[in-house]
Amino acid sequence: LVQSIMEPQQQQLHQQQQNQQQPNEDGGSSKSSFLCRQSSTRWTPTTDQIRILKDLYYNNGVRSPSAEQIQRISARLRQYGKIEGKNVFYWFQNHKARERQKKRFITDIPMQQRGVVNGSWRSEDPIYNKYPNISPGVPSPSSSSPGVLAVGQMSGSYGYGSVTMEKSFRDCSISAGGSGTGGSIGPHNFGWVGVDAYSSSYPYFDKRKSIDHETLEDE
Amino acid sequence: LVQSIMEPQQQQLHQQQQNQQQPNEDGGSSKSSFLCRQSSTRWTPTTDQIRILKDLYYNNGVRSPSAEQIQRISARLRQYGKIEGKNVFYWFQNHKARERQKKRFITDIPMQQRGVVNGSWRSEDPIYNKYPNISPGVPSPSSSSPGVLAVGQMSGSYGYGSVTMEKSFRDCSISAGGSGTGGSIGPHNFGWVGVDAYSSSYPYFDKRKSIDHETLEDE
DNA sequence: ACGATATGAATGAATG
DNA sequence: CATTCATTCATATCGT
Repeated sequence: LVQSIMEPQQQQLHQQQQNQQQPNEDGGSSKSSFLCRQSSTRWTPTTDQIRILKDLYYNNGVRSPSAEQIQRISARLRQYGKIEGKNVFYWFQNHKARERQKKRFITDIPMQQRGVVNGSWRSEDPIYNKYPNISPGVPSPSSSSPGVLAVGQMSGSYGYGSVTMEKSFRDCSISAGGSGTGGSIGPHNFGWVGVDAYSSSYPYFDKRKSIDHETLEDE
Repeated sequence: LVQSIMEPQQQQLHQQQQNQQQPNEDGGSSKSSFLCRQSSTRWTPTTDQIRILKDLYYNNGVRSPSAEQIQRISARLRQYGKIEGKNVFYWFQNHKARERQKKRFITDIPMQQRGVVNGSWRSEDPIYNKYPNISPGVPSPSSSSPGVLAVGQMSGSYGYGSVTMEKSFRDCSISAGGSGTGGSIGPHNFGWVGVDAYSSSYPYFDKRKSIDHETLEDE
């Protein structure tokens, strides 16, 4: 059996984002004469919804919103598409759980020897990660404050604190200038952590992959 | 095009592969993508890695390794090529899922004519609010016969007979209800209320479930 | 080269 | 909160 627990080799930073189509919420009838794939029974968050959710998660430290907050959030998000309270609930649960899980895979080995970098990922600093997203350029009509946060008035404590910012960067630093000869398995990576982040928030870049595989005409 | 609903196929016995030691990480080469395109390459397991993984899966009964096991496994597999914890995690998840999926079809489909390519549901009926209430039918952990040894420690939580859930119907009902330009929570946005399953861990049941029908119907 | 398939990756949903 | 299942997307690979 596996027994020798070698030092946690550096892992490679992977970044992968999938194309997420916007569910046309035009009310069923559509020109999609063909099959209407996806849009099964499960909620498909829109980009805006994800953006807001992540904003709440990272910028506001919302981890486990309460019932009222869920109501507010879902109500607010409903502007951007169909959504229910349970979706919000599950979203936060999953997001938090996955964040921890990812970390657990690479961290956690209680080894005394740690030749790795610095052990940054070992920090549990409750720093609020105000990600440097200064100009989001939200396509929202900039009416009142349809920005992102504040689904209402967060009265009181709603858990600040554990805003682990394991995922602060979204640029892959795998460039690693060198990489000339041989095949270094990898200099230093945090592996799997710091991947997620807020991706689907930039209407500017069309960072989608090249191949355009048509699934359905989403308006 | 008939999408992939299911592919009841076995892995092609084509193990005559060559050692593909993960050419990625070598920098761009290949095509374009100057900017760090995270879509570089997904983990392609080497034959050795696959061998070990399958050995763990079949000979050791490993189905859902825990975090520590994942770390160990990935550490060991790293000898044969680049690998991360999440790769191991996903591998087991996928392997188990697909195996079950396959089995589900062969044991469930009564080999009847299955009018598949029917398509074209004209279901333009936005029947939102079709959330699944807790289904009483819990899968009994019946010890299926994997047919292989299993000396490892199976979490004794697999098995999952043939539940045969014929709930797979999809319609393009992404339409939103009100979605006014405000925060109307009022109207018909009932959803996910009265989920007793979460009574213990889900502290939210705020809305009213006046709609008697639906949840507890049938006597 | 293209299309089908196999499979890695991601995530919504659900359970304990 | 951890774990697991189902479903789907994306892509590598193989067959023709």
